[in-house]
Amino acid sequence: MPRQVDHQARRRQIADALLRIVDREGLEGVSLRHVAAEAGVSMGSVQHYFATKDQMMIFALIHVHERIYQRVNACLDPRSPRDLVRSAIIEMLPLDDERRTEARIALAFLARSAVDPEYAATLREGYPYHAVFFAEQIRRAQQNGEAPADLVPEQEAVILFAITQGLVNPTLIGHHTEETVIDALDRHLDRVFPSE
Amino acid sequence: MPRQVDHQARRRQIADALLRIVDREGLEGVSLRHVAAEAGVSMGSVQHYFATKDQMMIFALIHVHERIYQRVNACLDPRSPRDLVRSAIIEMLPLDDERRTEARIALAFLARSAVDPEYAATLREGYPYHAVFFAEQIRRAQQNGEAPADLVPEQEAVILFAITQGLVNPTLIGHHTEETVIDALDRHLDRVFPSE
DNA sequence: AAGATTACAATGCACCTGCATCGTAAAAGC
DNA sequence: GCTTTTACGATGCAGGTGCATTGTAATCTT
Repeated sequence: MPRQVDHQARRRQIADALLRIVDREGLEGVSLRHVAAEAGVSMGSVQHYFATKDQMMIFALIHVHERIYQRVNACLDPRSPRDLVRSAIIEMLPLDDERRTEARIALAFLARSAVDPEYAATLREGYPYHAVFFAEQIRRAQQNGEAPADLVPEQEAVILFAITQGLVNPTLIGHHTEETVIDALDRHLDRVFPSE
Repeated sequence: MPRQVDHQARRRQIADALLRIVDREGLEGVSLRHVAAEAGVSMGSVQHYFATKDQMMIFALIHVHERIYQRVNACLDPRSPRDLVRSAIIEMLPLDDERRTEARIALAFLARSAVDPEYAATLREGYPYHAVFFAEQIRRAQQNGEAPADLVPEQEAVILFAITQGLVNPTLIGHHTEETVIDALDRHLDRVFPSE
C-alpha cells in the first residue's frame, strides 16, 4: 500500500472530511480525532499528511474556495454582462443544500479570519478577483449601452459584492425566503443593467 | 458582601469580560476560567451567575446586541430620512476600534448561529427591526418627494441591509478603506434618496 | 537481497475543558 | 441569637485536545 498514494488527493480527501465537520458543527467541532473518524482513517494518517492542525485548516480553507470558484465558474450564464453577474451572484447564495453547506463553511472561516491574521491573509488573496470580475462586466455593459455611462464600475462592483455577501448570511439564518432575496437582487440589477 | 449585590449588573459585568475575549480570540477562546480571570473573579462566581456556559454565551449575545442598538440609536442624524439611514449604516460599519470590536463579536456569534439553532433564534429576534426601520424611512422620503415613488420600500430595505452587512466583513478583514466603503454607500444612497 | 523510505496505526502525555462538589463567610429573616 | 440564604472560593473529575513517540508492514532504491 505505501509509496504509491497520490499525496495531494489524500490531502483533499481529508480536507473534505474536515469541511463536512465544519458544516455540521463549525470550526470548534474540528479535532484531529473527529477528522480522522470522518475520513475513515487513523489519527496517525491525518498527522502524516498535515504536520499541524492549523496547516490542515488552512489547506481546507483554500480547498473549499477552489471548490466554490469552480462551481460558480461552471454556472455562469454568458448571454450578457447582466446574466453573467446575476448567475455568479445567485450561485453564491445559499439557496440549496450544497450552497448552504458552502456558505456555512465560508462563514465559519470568515469569523476565524477576524481574530487570526493567517486566515485573514488567505481570504484576502482570493478577494480582488470578484471585484475585478464585477467591474469588468459593468464596463463591458457600458460599452454595449447596457449600463448607464455615469456609473463608476469599481464603486458598483463594491456595492454588488456587498449585496452578495450581505444577502448570504440573513438567508442562511433564515431571515429571507428565496423569492425575497432574488427579487431584491433583480431590483438592484435593474439599476445597474437597465432592461430597456 | 453577600446578599446585597445587583444580580443583573454582575451578569453584565461578566458578559463584558466574555465579549472582550471574543473580540481578541473568537468564541473558541471563551472558557469559564478565562472569563473568570478576565472579569477578575473566581470560577465559582461565574458559575454562580450562569448555570451553564451556553446560558452565559446567549446572555452575552443579547447584551452586545443591546449595546450596539443603543449606540446606533444615540448616533442617528434626524435631519432627513436619508441622514437617518446613512448615520445608522455608518454606525454599524467597523470604522473605529469600538465598532471593529463589535463587528468582530457579532461575526463570531453569527458564525455560531449557522450551526446552532439556539443562537440563530436569538439573532432572528432582533432582525425585523432593521428592515422595518429602513422601509419606514424610505416610505417617509417618498411622501416628502425625497425618494422615487416607484421604489418598493421593503425591497430597498432588504438591499440596504444587505449592503450594510456586506460592507462590514470585507472592511473588517481589511479589503476596503474607510473612503472606499463610504463612497460606495453614498453612491447607492444617491439612488434611493436622490439629492435633486 | 538489503536497507532506506513511505504510509499508516497505536498509544502516551501534558494540558485544558465544563461541571459538580464541598467549604466558608457574610448578611437577612425570624 | 439562631437558622437560612446568598455569594463566592477551591478543588476534584471524567473526558477531550494537539502533538510526540514508537512500531510495523509494504514498497522503492540500490
